[in-house]
Amino acid sequence: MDDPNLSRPETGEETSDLSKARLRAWLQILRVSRQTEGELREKMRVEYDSTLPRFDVMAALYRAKDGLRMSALSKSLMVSNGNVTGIVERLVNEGMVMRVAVENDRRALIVKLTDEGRADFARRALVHEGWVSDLFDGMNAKDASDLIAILRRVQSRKGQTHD
Amino acid sequence: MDDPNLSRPETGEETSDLSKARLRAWLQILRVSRQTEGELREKMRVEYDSTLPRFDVMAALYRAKDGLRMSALSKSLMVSNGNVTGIVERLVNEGMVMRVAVENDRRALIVKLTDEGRADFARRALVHEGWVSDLFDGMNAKDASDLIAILRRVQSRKGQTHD
DNA sequence: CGCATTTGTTTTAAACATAAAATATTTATG
DNA sequence: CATAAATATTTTATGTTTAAAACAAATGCG
Repeated sequence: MDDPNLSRPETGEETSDLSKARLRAWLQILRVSRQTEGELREKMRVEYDSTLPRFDVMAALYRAKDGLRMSALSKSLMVSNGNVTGIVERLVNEGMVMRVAVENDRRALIVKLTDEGRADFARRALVHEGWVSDLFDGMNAKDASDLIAILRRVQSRKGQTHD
Repeated sequence: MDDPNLSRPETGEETSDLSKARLRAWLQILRVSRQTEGELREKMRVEYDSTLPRFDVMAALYRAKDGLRMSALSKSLMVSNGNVTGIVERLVNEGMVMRVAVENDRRALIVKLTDEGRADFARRALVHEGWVSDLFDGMNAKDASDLIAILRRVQSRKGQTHD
């Protein structure tokens, strides 16, 4: 079922070529990710006086036409529960998002886009796609699908019960 | 001075297949990046009662044996200047890092690892590489070099003088 | 020299982010 | 039914992050 040496150096001192290659790959992902996020954040700030986290929340709510519970929202964004509270709070103040009580469960809340929020996001999403495409203009169609395939293989490992 | 149609779809409505593929690639990068960072953060917290940003600072200082100026450090990490101030402050309190005055320039500071910080980081870096390798165990050597090559092409576009 | 500009860093204000505790509500169980 | 356990969310404490302002020191220039 499991081999304790599977991807661990024997001595605990040295590390394999493969593990070094994976580390380099990870650092490169991190570099591109930070760089890209930084440029997108700047554009979001300048063009819309808004932020990436708010855009991400709106994107998730745009896909879920009937809205999402707070917990479903934070799970979908892979951020903590408490985090989403503040971001939604700001979006509510901006009139982009509204909170709706859930029938039969007074603990829960459904969060959804307002009509204005939906219209705004639809416009912004197109522009955002253009920004990403511009930032990634060294990437052709094959690169994109190769990269997605590789990252899917990395990702598939996860969400398993560890141990 | 500026052309509003520069790299924008003609109609402002539709977007190309390539731009959609690039967007998907970016979202996948973001997903893997967040997931991996989250798992590494958790391990860093549990195993070392520390954080990724502190690890990153120590990594940069480990490579630069004679230390770095604050500005060089923040540039190398691609984070803002003010950010590094607080992280270094905590590392100084933990005894991992020390600040040294710069000859002939009383504005600047050199930050470097203490002996303890250097020894600590050397140990942690090996463990960290093992964590990354385990998280990326769906990635073989070819995947790693392919991915790095693709991301380098994306990255090469940047750092140009914008405008 | 005197002073404007630039450079290196920190401080500040606001937002984001997590983990853990607190709160409120629902569900399960004796 | 009473209450223990589980669930959904917010609050709190701490830390990270940025942009912009403030500060200090060095440099350039008349």
